[in-house]
Amino acid sequence: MAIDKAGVRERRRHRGDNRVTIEDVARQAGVAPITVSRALNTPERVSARLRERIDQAVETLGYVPNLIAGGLASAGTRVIPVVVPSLSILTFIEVIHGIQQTLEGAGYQVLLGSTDFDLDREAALLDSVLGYSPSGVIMTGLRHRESTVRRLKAWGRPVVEIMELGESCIDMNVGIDNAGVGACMARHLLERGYRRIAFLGTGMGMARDYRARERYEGHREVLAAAGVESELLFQHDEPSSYEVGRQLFLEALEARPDLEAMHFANDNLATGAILAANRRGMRVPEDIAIGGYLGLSLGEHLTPRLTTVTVPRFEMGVEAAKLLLARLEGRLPALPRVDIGYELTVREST
Amino acid sequence: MAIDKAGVRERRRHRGDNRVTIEDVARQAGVAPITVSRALNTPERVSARLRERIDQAVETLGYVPNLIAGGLASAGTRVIPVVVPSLSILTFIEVIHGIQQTLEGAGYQVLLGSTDFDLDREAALLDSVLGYSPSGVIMTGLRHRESTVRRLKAWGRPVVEIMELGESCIDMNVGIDNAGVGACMARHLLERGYRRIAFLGTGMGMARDYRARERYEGHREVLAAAGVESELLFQHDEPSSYEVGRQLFLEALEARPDLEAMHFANDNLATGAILAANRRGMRVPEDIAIGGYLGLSLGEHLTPRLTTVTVPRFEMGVEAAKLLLARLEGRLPALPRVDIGYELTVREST
DNA sequence: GGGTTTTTTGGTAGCGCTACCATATTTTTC
DNA sequence: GAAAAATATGGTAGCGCTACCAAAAAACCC
Repeated sequence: MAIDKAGVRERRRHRGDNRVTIEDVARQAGVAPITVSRALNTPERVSARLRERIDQAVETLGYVPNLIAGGLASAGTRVIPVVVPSLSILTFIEVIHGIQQTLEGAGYQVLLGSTDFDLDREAALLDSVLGYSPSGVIMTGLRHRESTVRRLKAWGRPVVEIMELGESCIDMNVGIDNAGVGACMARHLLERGYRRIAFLGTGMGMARDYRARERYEGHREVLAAAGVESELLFQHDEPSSYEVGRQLFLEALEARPDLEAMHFANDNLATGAILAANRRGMRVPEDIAIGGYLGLSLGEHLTPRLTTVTVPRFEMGVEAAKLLLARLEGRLPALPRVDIGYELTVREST
Repeated sequence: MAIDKAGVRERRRHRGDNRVTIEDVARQAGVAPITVSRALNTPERVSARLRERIDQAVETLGYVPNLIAGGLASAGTRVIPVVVPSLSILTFIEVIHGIQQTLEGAGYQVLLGSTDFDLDREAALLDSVLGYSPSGVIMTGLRHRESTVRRLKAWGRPVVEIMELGESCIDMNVGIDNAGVGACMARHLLERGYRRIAFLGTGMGMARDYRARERYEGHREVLAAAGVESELLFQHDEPSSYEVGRQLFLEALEARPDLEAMHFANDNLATGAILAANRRGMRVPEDIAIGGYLGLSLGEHLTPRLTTVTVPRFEMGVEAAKLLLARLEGRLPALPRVDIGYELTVREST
């Protein structure tokens, strides 16, 4: 019997990985492995005496739990995949930062995925990350492949959709009202007395950043309601950048020298425009007014300082993570939909 | 016998998670589970006929492999933790982007961790992420707790240390020569004829971004060798930002009105300075020359355009990921140390 | 055609942990 | 102080997959 056991012991472990296991700790502490497991996961269910002895053994042996094994046994790995369209857009980074900080504090790890604005890639990526038995998932946007929605709904674990707001989310939703943002800036420009107002953006085809398009729709409706020319749209396909902002600015100026104001889809573009105006010696807002969206800190340092609609991006991430944690800890959040809001920041560029 | 088996079948699965397993696929295809495993992982070891039948079954059932189970069995989960000091510093984001893009293409997922420049947090975080049996790890910098180094060396899987360069890395190393960067800009400023040159940075205490300090050391040595006042250092403790750049600029101007050039620890600070100079109506470089480090695209759009030392950050990430993949695929990289290089980008601000 | 090599498939036994249930111990109750 | 309830610990059986070895089938060889 003993010999047999020793034989088994010898050929355990397919491979060299000689990590300290829960069994080693159990032996050291003179208890059963399951007791160690409990001491670690639900300490209140173990007597103080044993708990101490076990903690001691953990310390001595330098035991680090194998979360993979734990995950397999209990189906849940304290990993939260965060799926965003792009990692080269600062906005998403700031949101991820908020998520990461909040989750890491609670002992969860963020698994990063980017879809490049492609819903098929999103579906494939989701399949892949669900293979990690994550505890929950954070997705960008409310538009997904039908299969993606179906799979996540059937999955039965917390899902948060971020960035935009809508009535029919998969599970929970934290975001902002994009049309509202667009309308807000448009209204501001009208109030300032501007009438010939263009909207300038990037990637606004349905395939890519449709949230920018929603802002444009909001903008357009306000102008149309005011009886002002509302179809003035300049659009590039590349991702937003200072350079594209500069180009849009120059193109719009060329095409419509009579323009009074430019409403940019985001601060990156608007910044490129202001810097281009600076270089040409044009006066903002006297020659041309410029408004943005995001509230990047850079806006304050430009001359003139940029008028923008500020959204709390980091906080959006924090809020999404908090919702997820609440659900994971069994607390049913009263409001599974959080409007993170926005604020018109009026400065000198309009 | 059959009854016994059925009995077992009935109470399998502790919990409701009724995912399709490899066994379901095997049954559907009329083969053994291990054959399905092979068809998926090493297709060339399975006959074309079976492979097709299995692919068919996978398709039909919508099977998605449980990577956790696979990871437990084979000790390796196609996860690569990337540990960086901060997610609010654009540089790291760009590196992560390069890493993520490269790894995702090869079927690996990035697990994100940030240490807030704290080596103890780094050690704890490492313990935690090693619990996921990752296939490899990417760490920032060459300075770690001794225990961290020991653990990673004993671990035996690929480790890449990024951002800086040194003789004694844990396993592989991709980075740049920080002292060289600092020296490069200092030399440029001297060549331009400037003599009263200050270095301005943030978080340069040993505890935080010691890489900035290395750049300063490089700068200082060049000035000292040229017999020029070399101890001119202005320093803040908060993280770099446009705002801090502005403040450092104004402070330095106040403290030393005779300054001819400012060498900033990075482009964020330098940008804040140029924008501050713009606002005050100061001429750059006539009144004061300004140099940076990084090569952010914003630098091109400022007036004057920013002279800087450009480092290929995205490419650094790509290179780190490639090294890791090479090792994971069994190819021993000839050069486990890659100097990613830098380039002096001379524009009008100096 | 029998033997040898090579290729293809399958059986078994874990990977390290935790859910579930059973047993032992302590505390409470009347 | 015995019975009942509550608490503390342990045993067993997987979670779903793959490493390892064995067996079967196919290809090759003289």
